Amino acid sequence: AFTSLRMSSLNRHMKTHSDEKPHVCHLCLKAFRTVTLLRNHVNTHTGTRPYKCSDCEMAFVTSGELARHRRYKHTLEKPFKCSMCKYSSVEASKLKRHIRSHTGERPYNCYLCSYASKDTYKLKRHMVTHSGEKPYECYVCQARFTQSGTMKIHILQKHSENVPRYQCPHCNTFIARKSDLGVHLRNLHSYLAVAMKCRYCEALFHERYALIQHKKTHRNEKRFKCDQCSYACKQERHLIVHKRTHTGEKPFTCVCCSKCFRQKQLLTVHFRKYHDSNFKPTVYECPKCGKGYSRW
DNA sequence: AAGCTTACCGCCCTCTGCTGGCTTTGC
DNA sequence: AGCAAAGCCAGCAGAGGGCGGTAAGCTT
Ligand SMILES: [Zn+2]
Ligand SMILES: [Zn+2]
Ligand SMILES: [Zn+2]
Ligand SMILES: [Zn+2]
Ligand SMILES: [Zn+2]
Repeated sequence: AFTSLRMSSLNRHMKTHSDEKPHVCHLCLKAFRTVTLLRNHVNTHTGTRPYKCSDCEMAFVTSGELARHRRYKHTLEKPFKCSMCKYSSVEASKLKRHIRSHTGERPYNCYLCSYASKDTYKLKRHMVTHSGEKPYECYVCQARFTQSGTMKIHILQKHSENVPRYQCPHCNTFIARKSDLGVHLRNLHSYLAVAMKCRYCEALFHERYALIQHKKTHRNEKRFKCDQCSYACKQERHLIVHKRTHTGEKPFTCVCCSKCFRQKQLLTVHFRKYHDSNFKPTVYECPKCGKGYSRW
């Protein structure tokens, strides 16, 4: 009995190695070993799904697909546990993929550049960067995008009302994208090991935001002082021009008459007045009173 | 042989978050 | 006016969930 059981088991096993596939699908000519396999296959053509989920509307061709579905959606049973972290999964292949995020292994190489990915999907997605195609189109403005998620955030930010915005917990400014808030936090609110000094006084800061706020308190002071006379001013450029009165420097020379000027603006005005016959200043006029401004 | 479970390959979707060029804004 | 800074924005990669389907193995 022992040997015959072994033999029948071996026999059965040997059969799996034979490439004999007598059962052929009449719809696509694919061949199968057993009628069960053929029946399952034909059901995929006809859409016959005998295995119905008792907890939702889904139905499947095989019991295995149903069992997997129930684990994903209803029982939440995840038999495959990662030994290095809390992760667990319904399918073995998912755990295998997850392990690569620990090991850093990248088995899938791009044949056009040095990129390599940890799973096939990322490589496939990467390849569109080489083809330049943009498969996703915004249904409102027809702008095109390389990834669906990028289009989604575009539609959210550009074409919807009640756009969510993200408020910085440290300075209360609002930023449209969560990732840009991350940039803001790193740039303005991260701790600096080496303190930064205010350029107008001796105050020190370990955070760029605090430094910037502090600098604003200097704003209405005459921060810039001439070291050769008592002159002081609010703007650095005024000090630079002022210092030329000590050096006698006149760096701006008219290309037409060689007259020299201490300030660039004086030269510009001179040139327009004496050498540019068709000069017309652009003026923005107030529609109510007609008053003109040089800037919008 | 029929009807299961397990293993294995694949396809495709979403959520997430950083990067660097562009554009606006404050000074 | 002109410069620097910072938010805006699309590009693009990391990680994971869920399903489609077949082959192999086991149990009945
Ligand atoms: Zn077929
Ligand atoms: Zn269900
Ligand atoms: Zn893990
Ligand atoms: Zn590549
Ligand atoms: Zn902030």
